[in-house]
Amino acid sequence: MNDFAPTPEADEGDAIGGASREKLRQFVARIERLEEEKASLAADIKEVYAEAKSFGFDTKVLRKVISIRKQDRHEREEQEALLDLYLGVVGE
Amino acid sequence: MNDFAPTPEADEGDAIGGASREKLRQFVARIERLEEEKASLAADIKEVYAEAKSFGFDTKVLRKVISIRKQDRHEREEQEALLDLYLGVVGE
Amino acid sequence: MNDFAPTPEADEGDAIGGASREKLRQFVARIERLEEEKASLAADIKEVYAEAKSFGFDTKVLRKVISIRKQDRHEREEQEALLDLYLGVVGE
Amino acid sequence: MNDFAPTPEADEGDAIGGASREKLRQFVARIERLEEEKASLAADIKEVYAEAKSFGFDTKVLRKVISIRKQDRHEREEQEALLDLYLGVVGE
DNA sequence: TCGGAAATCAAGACCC
DNA sequence: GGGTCTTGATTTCCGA
Repeated sequence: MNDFAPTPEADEGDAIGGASREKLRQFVARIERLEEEKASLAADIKEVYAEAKSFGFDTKVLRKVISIRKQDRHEREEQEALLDLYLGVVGE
Repeated sequence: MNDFAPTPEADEGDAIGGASREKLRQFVARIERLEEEKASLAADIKEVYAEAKSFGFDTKVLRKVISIRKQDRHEREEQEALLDLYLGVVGE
Repeated sequence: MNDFAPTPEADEGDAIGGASREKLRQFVARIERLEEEKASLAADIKEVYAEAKSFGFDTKVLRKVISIRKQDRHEREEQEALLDLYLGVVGE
Repeated sequence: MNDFAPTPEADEGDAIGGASREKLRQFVARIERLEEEKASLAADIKEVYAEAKSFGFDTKVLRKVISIRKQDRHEREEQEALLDLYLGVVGE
């Protein structure tokens, strides 16, 4: 079954059951709440860059720094994952 | 001068002054902190979609719903901006 | 191999085969032709705004009106897309 | 007077005269028509890039090529304008 | 897992 | 110079 309504129940005039409807409402609310916070953080980040710029820092370079550090972190995590893998193979 | 260091000060062996260096560190830390929170929220959102999916909801539809509601909000803001424009043009 | 040339062929002194070269030329020509027309239309639009202004209309308001109507159209399309999604999910 | 309505006429219940209203409608229609064509061309261009990609060309490089040629054209026009200026100064 | 499609985001151009 | 529009790049996400 490929319904949008998840629960199989008798139609009461709605294409989607009351329970599902409520559940859907909750999902939408949760997502929108999180999106809002995310947007707020994005705005904060922008502000920090602006402040840094007002201190004379080159935001382009600054962004590059952030990005490289992120990559480094990512690499380090991969290294660790690899190490874990090795250790696992050797036997704990 | 094309330095990354913002403040014009005598070189003391460093290409960037101690104060600026400290300030830079702080900016990087603040940005990374905020980015981290943002990434965390993005992960949360993804989770919610996954949960909704496990409840039988079609995530594609759900995403579309979220997107349309967002546009509605945006449109409402634009309408108000237009009204302000009208008032500004007619008034005074 | 990291060539710009798409087809793997023996080098005959050129880094890119004659056929590909010709094809590339055609793509560039087509794009530039379309870009030209687009620029021309942009100029036309600018003219219309100028004319409207000369008739006493506030171009800022006018632009906002155009923008809102565009959003309306877009939103309507999204609604239809959502409907199609619904139908696709429920139906079949 | 800073009205949006361009023509000073007695209010007939509308904030903007019938003639102006009609004129506005026409401006909106013209602009939207042109915008539509422009959007259509933009879509065409996108298609061409997609087609080029399907032929194995790197669209990023292709875009760069287009952009550089555009700059070249622009420079050449400036050179010519400069030449005209010179010639004008020397006297025809 | 890969590739393409889409959203996000900042940079640049351009006009007022 | 301020604001808007456009473009370009990056990232993200889903489906195959």
